[in-house]
Parts: sequence; structure tokens; C-alpha cells
Amino acid sequence: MGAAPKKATRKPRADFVRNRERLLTAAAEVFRSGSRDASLEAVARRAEVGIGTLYRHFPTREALFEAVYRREVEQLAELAETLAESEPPVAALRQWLHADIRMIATKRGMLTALALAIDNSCDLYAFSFHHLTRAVGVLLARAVAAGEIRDDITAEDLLHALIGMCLMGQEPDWVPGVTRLVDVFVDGLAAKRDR
Amino acid sequence: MGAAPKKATRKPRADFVRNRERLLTAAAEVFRSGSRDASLEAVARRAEVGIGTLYRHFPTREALFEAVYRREVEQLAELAETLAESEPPVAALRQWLHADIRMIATKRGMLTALALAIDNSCDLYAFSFHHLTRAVGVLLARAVAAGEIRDDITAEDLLHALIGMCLMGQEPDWVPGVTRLVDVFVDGLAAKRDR
DNA sequence: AATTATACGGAGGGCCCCTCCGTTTTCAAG
DNA sequence: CTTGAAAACGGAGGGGCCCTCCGTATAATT
Repeated sequence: MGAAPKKATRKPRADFVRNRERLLTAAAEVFRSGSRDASLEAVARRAEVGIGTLYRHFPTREALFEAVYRREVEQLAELAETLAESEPPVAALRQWLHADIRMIATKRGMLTALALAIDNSCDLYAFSFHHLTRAVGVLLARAVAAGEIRDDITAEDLLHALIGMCLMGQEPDWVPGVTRLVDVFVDGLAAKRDR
Repeated sequence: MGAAPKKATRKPRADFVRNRERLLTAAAEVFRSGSRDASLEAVARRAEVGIGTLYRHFPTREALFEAVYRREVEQLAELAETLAESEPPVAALRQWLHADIRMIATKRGMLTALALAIDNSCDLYAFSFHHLTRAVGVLLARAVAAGEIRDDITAEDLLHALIGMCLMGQEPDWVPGVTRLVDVFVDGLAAKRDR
């Protein structure tokens, strides 16, 4: 019992694989600008695929976003590990947040993705959102353990703050401004409350 | 010259005034929950008014939001003035931000309104958004003058941060969490950079 | 009561969401 | 090489919302 061979599974159909690829490529292009109104029908059109096919591959908007940005999320998670080993606690945290900002600046759709993920994450914990919370959680715990930042802010809180600040940046050159805001926030985390 | 009588202006039509009022009431109700998908047609339906009438009174979504929340914005602006006279600089700033959060918690639509305003504010400076930047600008300048916070964060920056953080709060009881985030931010503003 | 500036309402064209199902394609067994 | 069924495809269709336009209704004025 258990690992039943489940009969010889057919080889996945060629068109299935092909269309999935087309959809992911098209989605990445459509989401690039990160405009909030990115329409799924536009993705299907660009992929030259029926709308039904899109929905069969990715039943929800979130599922599509997740698939499109999985790679990026994993990259950020890895970066957190690297930084945890090579940098002092607070610096690691700060640098990781900066990296997030840079990534979002390049792939603006990720921001929408993350915002979407948070929206529904309460119940579904959609998207690789928890990958990120885990990653930053490690950095956070480390800094707390070192006594360098306050201990009442959770990883979710931190990501909320980060994403929120990014959400507000849509001027052409928003990166420096948001970076400054995030730096202020980190300063606040590290502020000595007892003067 | 100047104040030309411009011909005897007709008295405004009764139905015009009545419908405007109905629309504002309906909008306030529909926007209460602050759900991002608040539809203007829903507002018109609730006001028992044609959709055309809604658009004639408020040509854009922003215009409607502005009219609905004008009172609240002015209230916050006044509060800033009061606090500036009665509280120490940093405390005033902090308390004003807390008041914002409370206000948003009650009238969730205000958040959407502000976010919308920022979206288009670059050119249009829609909504009473600049009322708020002016208000918080005073508090900020005061604290900077007193040498109690850093001087490279603008009023717009601060509002961006505030609104961003609020945008990320949709759990039932998000107020304490966001308040904590904002407090961290203020701590960061007031952090002594030179150790 | 007649006149006319003002307002009203909702049909209509566009775009999008998502589901459902008849048709087509692919795989693999004979 | 057939052939049959599982697996995919695609897009029509029902439902919403956005916003404009214009024929109709009505309040203020004469």
C-alpha cells in the first residue's frame, strides 16, 4: 500500500507542454509593466492560445503569478541564506530588503503578485509568499538573537511594510525613495528604545 | 472688472441638489468596507439614480472619492495644526499618524481614496492629498528644525509609507500591527545616525 | 401657461471574468 | 498504419463594470 504504481501514466501531451510554456512567456511579458489591470485575456491572446486553455493551466490569477515568479522568489530566498552567513545581522537584513526592491523594480509584476498573495494568504497562503517569510524570518531571528533589533516585529510584518512601500512607488524613478524609506524602517528596528 | 455678475444665475435645480446628496450617502455606504472592487454602478443603484447622473455629478472616480472624504481630510489637517501646538515634535508626528490609522480603520474607503490620489497625483494632484501633505509637512519640518529627526524624508514620502503599510492590512484586526509598523518607522526617523 | 435651460436615465459599445462543452489532437495499443 | 479513447483545445456565452451619448422629462423663469 502507499506508493501504488498508479498504472503506466501516459507521457504528457506535447501541446500541453508547449502551451504552458507559451503562456508563461506571454504572462511574463504582459506583467512586466506591472500595471494593475493586466488582463488574463491579454495573456491568452499574446500566447495565441484560447482563454479556456489559460484557465485550465492556471485556475486562478494567483496560480499564474506564482508560476511566473517562482524562480525569482527562490532566488531571493537563497540570497537570504547567503547573506545570513556572510554579513552582520542588521546589514544582512538591510541588504536583503534592498535586493527585494531591485528585483521588484525589474519585474514589476512581482509586486502585484506579492500583494495578491498577501490578500489571500490568510487562508490560502497562496504563492511562494511563505518562502519569503521563512527567508526573512531567519534574518530577523538572527538579528534579534544578537540583540540588535527589537523582537516584536514578525517576518510577515516586515514583508507587509516592504511591499506596502513599494506599492506606493510608481513614479519613473521610485527606487531611491523607497530604498530610503526602507532604510528608515530598518533604523527604527535597530533603534535603542532605552535611549 | 473682475467680479462680473455673470448674468443672474438660475437657482440650482432641486433634483440636482437632492441627487448629489443621495449619491454621496450611497457612496459612503458602498465604500465603507473599502473593497477594492467598489463599483460605481453599485453606487448609482444604491442611490436609486441613473448611472449617467452619477457621472455627470462626479466625472471621475477620484472626484467622487474626494467629495465623500473631503470632511475627513480637513479634520486630519486640523488635527495636525492642533498637535503642532500642543505636543513635542516627534510625539505630535506619531500621534497624527496614529490618528490617520484610526480614521482609515473606520472609513476604509479613505484608504482606496488616498491610494488612488497618489496614483494620479503626479500630474493631477487629485483629491485633497495635498492638504494632507501640507499638514504633515508642518509637523515634519518642526521636528527637523528641533533636530529630532532626519531631514531627508519628505511629507510625500511619509504619507506613501503610511498608506502603503495600511494597504497591506486587511486582516480583521490589522490596526495594532500597522500601528507598530508605523511606530518603528517613526523610531527610524528619530534614530541618531551618529550612534 | 409657455418657454427653455438643466438634469435625468439608461441603452449601447467595449473590455474583462470565468465556465462549459463540442471538437480536435495526441498517444499508444493492436 | 489504423483506430479509439483520453487529454487538450478554443471560444461562445452569461454576467459585470466602465463610460458616453442623446432623447425625454422637469424645474425655474417669464
